Amino acid sequence: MPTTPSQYREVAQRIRDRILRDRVYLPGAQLPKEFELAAELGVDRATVNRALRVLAAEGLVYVRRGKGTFVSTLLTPIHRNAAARYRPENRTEGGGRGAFDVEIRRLGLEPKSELTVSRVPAPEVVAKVFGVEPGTEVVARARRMFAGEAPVQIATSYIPVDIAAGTALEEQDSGPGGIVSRFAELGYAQVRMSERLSVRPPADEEANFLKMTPDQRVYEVVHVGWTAEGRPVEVCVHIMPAHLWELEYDWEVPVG
Amino acid sequence: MPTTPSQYREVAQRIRDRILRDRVYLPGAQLPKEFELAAELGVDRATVNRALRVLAAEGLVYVRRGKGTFVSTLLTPIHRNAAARYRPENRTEGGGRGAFDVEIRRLGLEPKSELTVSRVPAPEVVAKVFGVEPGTEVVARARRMFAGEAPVQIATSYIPVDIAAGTALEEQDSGPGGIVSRFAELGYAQVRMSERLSVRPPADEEANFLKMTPDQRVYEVVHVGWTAEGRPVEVCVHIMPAHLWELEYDWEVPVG
DNA sequence: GAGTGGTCTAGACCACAGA
DNA sequence: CTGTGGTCTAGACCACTCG
Repeated sequence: MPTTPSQYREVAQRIRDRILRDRVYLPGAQLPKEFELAAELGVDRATVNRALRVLAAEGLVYVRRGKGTFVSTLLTPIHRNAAARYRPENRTEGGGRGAFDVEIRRLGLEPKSELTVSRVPAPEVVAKVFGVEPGTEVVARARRMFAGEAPVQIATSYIPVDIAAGTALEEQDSGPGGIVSRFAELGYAQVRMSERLSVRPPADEEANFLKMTPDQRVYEVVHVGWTAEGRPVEVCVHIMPAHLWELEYDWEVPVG
Repeated sequence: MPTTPSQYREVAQRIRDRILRDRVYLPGAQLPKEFELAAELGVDRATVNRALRVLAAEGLVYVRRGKGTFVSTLLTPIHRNAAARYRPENRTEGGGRGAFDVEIRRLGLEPKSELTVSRVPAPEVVAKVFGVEPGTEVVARARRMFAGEAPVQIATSYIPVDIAAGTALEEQDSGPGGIVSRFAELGYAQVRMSERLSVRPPADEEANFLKMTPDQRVYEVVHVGWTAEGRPVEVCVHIMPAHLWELEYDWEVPVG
């Protein structure tokens, strides 16, 4: 509740206006250096620096150390519809048209992702869902995802070894329909899903890969897929820069 | 990607540890003044101030101008299950046991809320959902919600005038089962719901009521209720401090 | 008025990018 | 080696709370 004046916010607002309203600085363009902005706006460089930190935290600009400050090119959020992305027609993952691909192409960008499959000790959250001791070995499918050249998400699926061992779930190429289809073929059809989401500052490693500042925030989405018997068979943890994504959920209301 | 040392982050981490791990500063307790922390940790007061800003942004501490800095008391997030909260058994709102009440009492806190009913020009988002001109008159039910003394949410429902005029939807007390039950009685049973959520810095007015700093973030959840005919009959915009809430969504997966 | 935090300036030094 | 941002310090002044 800053009743205090606050020049740095005024400076931030003026620069924000130049970007969004007056289009003085276009997406991708480099801003004047801090020293110049300071001189032009009649404040100290420290004040401009703080203002730019605010705009960077919002995702409006990004800073490349030693190079300069630039207007972000991804000004429209990426839309993710949780229920829709798991419907069969959106899951033709093997053919290169998975839900993520659709989400990114909708913005006219080129999706890209890198997958690493391995066995790891179950993280705490995952162990809790599976009902095993933390540290129990599970299969991990870690995906690092990009829109164009920009990293936009880390998604790591965890699967109990007794389900995945020796199956397509441990392969690099999960085949047509994505891994949800493989689960079904193995007798673990997922009939119910849940997602629990929170927002927090990025961990160092996350900030590093996602090119985020400590002032920005990530969504942490813990997705769980359940079989008809009520067994959780897949936990997927999604980490997404909060300023880049808009999330949607749809559901039917039970009669009553 | 701060490969730069950064004393202020180290200071923040040391204070964070004292709160979470070593329990030197307990929930509700006042921290030493910035000047003292600075002397003790061997840094300038500006550095301590910046470190505390980081912790305040996370919601771990809060600052009362002129008084001091205190450890937050709400260290466990409030859990909100979107689908569950609209199920009939959780909607006995009139009796003082609505979904929000349950969410807060689960943490051992006392829920409280203030309602203001009025007619207002439709905000842009709302107008778009209803398919009317922005500025068209709609009924607004604005709720400001508290957990104990702490403000935790602003929720404003918008309803087309042709539906709400002269009905219980314009009354202060919406009666048993909450307004969703009233919609059903009026022939507008909501059979499908959607929520679109994003994260952003609080607007000044929001920060003011929710007692937030500009470095914190809010969820903006746009909830829409649809009838079987596909008409959107209610838009509810929820504003929640992101560090206070954890959101959950459950859904069934169509067979295939 | 005393106590506490919020912000601003001025100057200095460091880290990283690129020629 | 130069240019750009990131951070730290020291000192000053302002705003809000409470006695």
